[in-house]
Amino acid sequence: MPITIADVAAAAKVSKTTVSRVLNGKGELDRSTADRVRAVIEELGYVPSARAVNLARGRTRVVGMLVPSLTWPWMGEVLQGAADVLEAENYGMLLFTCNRGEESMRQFAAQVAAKSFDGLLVIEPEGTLDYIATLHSRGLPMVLIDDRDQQSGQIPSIGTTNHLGAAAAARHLLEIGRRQPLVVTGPARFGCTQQRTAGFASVYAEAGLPIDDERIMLGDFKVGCGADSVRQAIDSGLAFDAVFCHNDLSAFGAVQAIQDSGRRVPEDVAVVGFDDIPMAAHSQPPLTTVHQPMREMGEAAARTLLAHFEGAALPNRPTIIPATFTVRASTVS
Amino acid sequence: MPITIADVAAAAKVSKTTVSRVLNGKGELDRSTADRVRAVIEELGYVPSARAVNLARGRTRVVGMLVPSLTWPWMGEVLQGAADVLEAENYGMLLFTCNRGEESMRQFAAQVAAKSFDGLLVIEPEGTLDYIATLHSRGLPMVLIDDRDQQSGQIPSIGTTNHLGAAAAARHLLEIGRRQPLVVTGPARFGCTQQRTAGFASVYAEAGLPIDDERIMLGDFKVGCGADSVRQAIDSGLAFDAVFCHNDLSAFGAVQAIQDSGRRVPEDVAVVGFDDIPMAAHSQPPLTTVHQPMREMGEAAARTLLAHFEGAALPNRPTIIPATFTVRASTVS
DNA sequence: ACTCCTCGGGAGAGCGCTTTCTGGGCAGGG
DNA sequence: CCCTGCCCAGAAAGCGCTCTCCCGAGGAGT
Repeated sequence: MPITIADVAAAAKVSKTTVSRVLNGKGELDRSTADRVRAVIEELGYVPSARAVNLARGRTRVVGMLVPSLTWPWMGEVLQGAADVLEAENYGMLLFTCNRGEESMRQFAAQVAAKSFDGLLVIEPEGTLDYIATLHSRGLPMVLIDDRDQQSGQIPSIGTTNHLGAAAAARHLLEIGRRQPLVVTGPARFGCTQQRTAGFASVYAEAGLPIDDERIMLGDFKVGCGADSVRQAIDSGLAFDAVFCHNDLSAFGAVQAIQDSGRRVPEDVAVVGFDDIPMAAHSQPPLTTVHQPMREMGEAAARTLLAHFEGAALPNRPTIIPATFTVRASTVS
Repeated sequence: MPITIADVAAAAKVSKTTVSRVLNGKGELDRSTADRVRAVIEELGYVPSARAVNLARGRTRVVGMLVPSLTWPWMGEVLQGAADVLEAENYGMLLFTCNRGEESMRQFAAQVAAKSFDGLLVIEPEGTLDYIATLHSRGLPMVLIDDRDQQSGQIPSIGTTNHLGAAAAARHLLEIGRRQPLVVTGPARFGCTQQRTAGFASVYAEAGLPIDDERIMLGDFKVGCGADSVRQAIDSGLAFDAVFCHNDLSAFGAVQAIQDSGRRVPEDVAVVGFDDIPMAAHSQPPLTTVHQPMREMGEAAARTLLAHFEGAALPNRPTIIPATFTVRASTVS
């Protein structure tokens, strides 16, 4: 049988109360008593049962993390960022994915209701914003890691600069003399798609080179759409000397289709991605891309939530961590 | 205030015992009583507190997952595999990484001692095997996801076929007429490195083409080592028509260095990787590689652990899920 | 000498469940 | 008619902590 606080109390000839006080550093304790208790704890190798502490305190020192998928290229970075902060503060991370759709969300909801965790970090699975908002309004502390630049209303969130990031990409392409860019977007319903499209287009427009609608191809963030868009442009005889993709995966697809067509990257066509997933630096050629600070966003989200547990108010304006621009060989040789 | 079992009991005019029985389907209950209680539960939206249930039952319905890092390319797959199984069985996953070295492990140890979870899935962080073995011998149910083909003694584990996988790669290269392969290994201390080297070498040896030691270059599983090894071979005038890398990342590096030297992949040099990380299918050229079933390993590990909770014995022989071989354009055009 | 504090520490009531033990009806058997 | 058993269901004792009271002793103040 595992030893309990009562065993320690008995061995140290004090009450459970005193042991608890030593454990939590509360109340006035005689130096020698405290030392004696500590010695016994050490000797017995006593560790308070998390289960009992959770019940008694009404908190779990665990935060939930809800993500749509664990296999997205940048997900590991976000998780690592959040995990680092949580672990450093001695919090646990309970992971939930939504791989099984409705059923997943139902089970997640049950965990929420059962108060399995004190707060939530969430990368919103598509279509669950209403539900998430409901949880928030019911008082579940949460921070949204907003990868899609959605309007999340009053939910505290961490975002990045999609508009500025895309603008930086446009400026870079203009600087290297590319005047006929193609744009491969993400899904139209995402805020980030709109922001990136707008940011990119505005710079070209300001330069007196507005981008035709036919140069903006609707994508889906997958590899295939990048390749398809490029092929389609070629087939329709559209001339282009650059491709700006709304994420790195589609940029990889674009590079592939460009090279398949006998064109060179970057000499004939420069390619810029978005995200800066770990592979971007190692693709062939290495990909120039807008770096989204996923890890920092994970860290910031975790820190914000923990600060709230300490009494800080949750910010009602999104926290924005700027995206940066990374130049690699897919645009300059 | 959240509603408790007592509220339900009062509203249904029964005892807490009866409510508990309805909740857990234990004991003989009168149909009408049970229905009445269920109706009240529904009406009040009552969900038992996980914290209280955990304490009372002495179990948490949570399994810990310890991993060295969340940013490794194949980690997402393992996690997703494990998460899918756990969630389907209504278990939670508490995630631990070891990003902060000693300190991380200390905190992890505290969680173990505090019995924060019922069992553990672990991808062994290097150098912690002894500690993990200690936990196992102390009775913590666990399953090791053995990515390095280590000898884990009596710890139940899930592994794959490193020797056979590498042999398949060798056979493929022989079939396409490559007689002068280079091998870029993983760290020498890993079991998988030894297995992969042996499996690959044995096939070439059987074919009457034993591989010189100078053709086997020590790598470290990073992109750089693949490039370095290739450059080194070129500099030293070593002729080669194929490169077998012990993981995909180093294969990417190798491809890069080969192309930089003006050689073509696969025409001049065929490249084979190991792992089949998600990017392998999308690299330029797509990478022929040994597919490690990481997701299936994650699933199997979770299933094995859960089966043990249901009373099944943990297997004392490693469960092996075979690696498969995937041919792509880096070896055949 | 008496009251008032302060300080150290104990008793015990929760926290919200599960589970064992107990017991009241009621039908069937002797 | 009484005893056995079987169904149901309640009382209450945990599970292992935290935390609010409360108390006794010793020192300061008057």
